[in-house]
Amino acid sequence: MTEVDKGEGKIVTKPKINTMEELSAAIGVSRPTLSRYFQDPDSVRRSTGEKIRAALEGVEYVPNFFATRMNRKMSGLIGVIIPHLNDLFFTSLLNVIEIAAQEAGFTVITQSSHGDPEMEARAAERLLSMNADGAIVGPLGADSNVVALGRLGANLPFIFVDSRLPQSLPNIDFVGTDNRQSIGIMTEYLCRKSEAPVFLGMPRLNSNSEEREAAYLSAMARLGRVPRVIESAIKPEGWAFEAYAYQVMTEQFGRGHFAGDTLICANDRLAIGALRAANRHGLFARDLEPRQSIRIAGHDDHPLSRFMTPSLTTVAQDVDAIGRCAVDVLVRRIHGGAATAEGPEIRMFDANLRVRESA
Amino acid sequence: MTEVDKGEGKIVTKPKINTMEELSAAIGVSRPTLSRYFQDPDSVRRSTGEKIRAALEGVEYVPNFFATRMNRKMSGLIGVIIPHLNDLFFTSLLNVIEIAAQEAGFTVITQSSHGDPEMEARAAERLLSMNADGAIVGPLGADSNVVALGRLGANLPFIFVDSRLPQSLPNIDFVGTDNRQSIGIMTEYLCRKSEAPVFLGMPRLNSNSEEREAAYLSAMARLGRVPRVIESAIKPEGWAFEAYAYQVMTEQFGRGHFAGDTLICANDRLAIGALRAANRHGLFARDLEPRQSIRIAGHDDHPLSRFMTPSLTTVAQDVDAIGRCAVDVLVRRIHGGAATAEGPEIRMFDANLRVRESA
DNA sequence: GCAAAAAATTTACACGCGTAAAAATGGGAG
DNA sequence: CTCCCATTTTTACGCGTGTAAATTTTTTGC
Repeated sequence: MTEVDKGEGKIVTKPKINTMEELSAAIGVSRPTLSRYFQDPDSVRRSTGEKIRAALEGVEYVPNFFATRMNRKMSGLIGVIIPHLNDLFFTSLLNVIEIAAQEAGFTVITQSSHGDPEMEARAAERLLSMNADGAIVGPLGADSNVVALGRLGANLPFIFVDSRLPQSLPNIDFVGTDNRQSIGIMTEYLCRKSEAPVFLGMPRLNSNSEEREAAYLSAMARLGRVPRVIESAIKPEGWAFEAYAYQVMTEQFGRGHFAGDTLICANDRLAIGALRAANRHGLFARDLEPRQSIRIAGHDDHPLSRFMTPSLTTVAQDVDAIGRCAVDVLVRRIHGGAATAEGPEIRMFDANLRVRESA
Repeated sequence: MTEVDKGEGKIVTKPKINTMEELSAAIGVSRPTLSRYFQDPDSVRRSTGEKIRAALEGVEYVPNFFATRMNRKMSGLIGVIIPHLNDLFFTSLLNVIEIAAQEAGFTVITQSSHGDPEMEARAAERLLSMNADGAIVGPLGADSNVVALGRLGANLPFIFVDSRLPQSLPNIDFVGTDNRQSIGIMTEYLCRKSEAPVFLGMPRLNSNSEEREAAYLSAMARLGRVPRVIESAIKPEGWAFEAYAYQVMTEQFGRGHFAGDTLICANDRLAIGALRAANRHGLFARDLEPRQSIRIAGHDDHPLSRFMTPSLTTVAQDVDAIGRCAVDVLVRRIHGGAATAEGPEIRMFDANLRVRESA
């Protein structure tokens, strides 16, 4: 029994019912009928449905999660594995995916890899053991446990989001941003405004890391500019992008580099770190001449990038479209089957330039 | 069968085994023994354990998640409900909780309320239907569905983190920050540096919101200063704290307020928005005299607060201690039972002042 | 090498619900 | 009111594993 004061002073006491069997006895409807009702209220006669609905109002009962999924052809579960929780890009994506999955009638099981390949592997195993109907994976990248992900793919439909593993698992569907386009428009924009932007990449190698650098190089070549990629001996600690970029750029500024230059960062978290370093070196001071100042651009449109000072010029990934499309593609795979004949489905979305103050 | 190229060119092919029954037949150990082995490898004889371990190496098998939890007295699951994913404070906390829970031998099921009371209620119901051994809830606050949370508490041990519902659910354990202490040291620090800090609160009312404002007021009284709480007609949209603070403060600055003043924000996300507004109004300009400049302080030590410009002065919640303690208290409740005789267990941790540039 | 203790096996039932097949019931058309 | 078809009920089995009791096997102490 649960007793709750509903505010009007009334005490609501609903008898607690534990199994469908009990419920069946309590409202005079057979258990199989109840079972069908809970899976689809419209699968029973109108009058029966009303009867059940009414009885349910005065009773406390939730079907057992495990028992319901155990013996069903489809568990109705979608697993989502993201590399890290402390990253607003991934949490934004997760948000969209959860909403979209729910609309599609699925329940999402979220797992964070915590930046650790072993945890990523364990997450994949767990999804298998839960009979998940499918999975959406944002992989760690080069560190990913290919064996575990391969095993995942062998047993259920799954797709990559954000980043993929083109060399080791080339046949997996992918939904993400077209890095050539996104870095392309940014590079073009920056070249229009100044000389030649310099590229600061992500320390950990994943496909985005490689692709964005390659996209930068090819865009620069197309524009007839001389590319330069920052190289540093500084080793990143985990996924602390801001701190990494801050250190690298502080080192660069200390050597007197970058007065009047433009920096394009592989993502906003790097840009935020770079922005901080530049501010500390007075490279955004108002009284600076353009040729002494710096320009910094990011990538992703991180939720806080508009609140930086200066506000961060970036390209916005279409997180909403990516999340919805990921669920869409996965659900189609779940229902349609593995049409691997014509290769993996690669869906890449364009990003939109967000010109703000920093570049 | 899963085939994976392990890089050395070898193809590893493990026979897939679906049930414990099959596994039992395959390695010549009885199923009950296997069952005990999987629950605790040390509960079987050494030699048997080795035999199983060895056999497991050459085989692909994971015990079914549902079947294992269905008929056990304890499911080994801990549910965590957080109000919102797009908040690095909560994701940091979640990180700590997941690690600590895993160390304690539990598996974490994460659910986000997405800022919506209905989803919070559904999350609570789901945890019940999963036979979770306990739950850690970061409630929405005033919007929380008290009935759903009450039902949760009636059926399993659960505790609040970060914020609680003292009026409607006063008997639930709580682990969080001592707002009187945290706001207290910040207020004292600010009063030492300047005149009287003004308070900007959180729009949505939860216990932190109220407590921090009250703590501010009492600290000011103790220090013999005149308190002032900013009031605005602006309505917040969901949990977009930065945007809310930005709007409110832009309005304030537009009226010519705050030159030379000090602002203390109820959390860092508000402070980030306020910082941005202040920067746009040139209130942090280097050439400003102190009496024309502004000081802004936050609360939480948000992961990005050190990267703001100016870097944000704040008080650091001891996220690590809170997360670990939350798991600790919950696990004790799970094992020990509901010792509600002496009332709820309230664990509040001190915060540490982080003096940076902004105040 | 023996008895006692420890561990493994066998056997059986349980968990809560999905699901299929056959039998019974109900409602609506005429 | 009768007949037919749609629903519901009955009945029964299955999912994959936990778990208990009784039995057999192995290990340990001496």
